[in-house]
Amino acid sequence: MRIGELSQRTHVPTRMLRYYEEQDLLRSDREANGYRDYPESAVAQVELVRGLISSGLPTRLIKTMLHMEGVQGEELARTCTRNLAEDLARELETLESKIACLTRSRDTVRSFLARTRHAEVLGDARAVLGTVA
Amino acid sequence: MRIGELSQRTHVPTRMLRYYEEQDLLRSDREANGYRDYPESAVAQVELVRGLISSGLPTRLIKTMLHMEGVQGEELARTCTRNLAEDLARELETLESKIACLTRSRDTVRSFLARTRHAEVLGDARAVLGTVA
DNA sequence: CTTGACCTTCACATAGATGTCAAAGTCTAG
DNA sequence: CTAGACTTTGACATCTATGTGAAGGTCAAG
Repeated sequence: MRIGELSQRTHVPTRMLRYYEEQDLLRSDREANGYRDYPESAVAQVELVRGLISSGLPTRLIKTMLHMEGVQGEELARTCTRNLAEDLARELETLESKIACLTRSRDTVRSFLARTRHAEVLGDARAVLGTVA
Repeated sequence: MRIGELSQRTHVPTRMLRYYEEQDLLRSDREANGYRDYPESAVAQVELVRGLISSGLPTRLIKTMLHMEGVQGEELARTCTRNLAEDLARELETLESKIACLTRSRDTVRSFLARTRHAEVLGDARAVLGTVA
C-alpha cells in the first residue's frame, strides 16, 4: 500500500511515516515511480512504533527491539554480544520501572474515577467508565 | 530540605526541579532568605514526576493526577465535573495502551535475552538477568 | 572581611517529535 | 490535454524537556 493509505489506517501523518523511515524504524519498497510501497505488516509496525515513542523510548532502543523481533534462534549467538546483552538488561529495567510508574498512575486515575462515580450519583461518568473497565 | 539536597537524593538536576515547580508539578515553601524549602515527601513526588515524564505523559495530565492523589471523598463531587471525568477516562485509555505497549516490548526484550542466554553458553548476561527476573 | 559553596532569576541553546508549506513529479478522470 | 489527488524531497517553525551560563544574593568558615 502507499503512504496515504498507511497514514489513514494508522492515523499517523505521512510526515511521521517518512520520519520513522528516516530513523530506521520503518521500511518501505519503492514503486517504479518512486512512491513508497508498504506491506500489510507495516500497519502493525507503525502502531508499535507509535506506542513506544509515545511511551518515551529512545528511537535507538526501538530500532534495536524491532530488529530483535525479526531475529531467530541460531542467529542470536552471532548477533548478541555480552555488552549488548548488558545494555538490554539495563533497558529492561527501564521498561519495568516505566511500566510500574504508569501502572500506579493508571490505578490512581481508575480509583479516582471510581470514587467520582459514587460521588456523582446521577453520574454520566458511569457511561464513560463502562468503556474502560 | 533545600534544592541541592533534593537534587542529590533524586538525581534530578536543580534546573529540572525548578522547571517542575514552574509547571506546577512540585511545590516548595521558601525560607526567609528566599531559598526553596522542600518537605521529605518531595523526594517521592519528584520520583513519581520523573517516572511519568519519562513515560511520555504530558505535564498537563501529570498535574491533574498529582492533584487527584491528594483529593478525598466528598471533595470529589465538587471537584470532578462530567467533562473532567470524560477526559480522565480518555487518559486512562492512553495509560492502558502505553502500558500494553511497554509490556509487549518488555516481553520482547526479556525473551530475547532468555534466548541469548542459551546461545551464549558462558553467558555473563545471566548475572545481569538475575537482577531482573 | 573574603572566599567558597550554596541559592536566586533570567536567558539563550539544543535535541527530538511534529506541524506546515513549497516546488515539483505521477497518474487518473474528464 | 488539463485538473485534481497523491507522491517526492526539503526547509523552516514549534513545543517540551533539557543543558548551560551569567549576574547576583546568602551564609558559614577562616
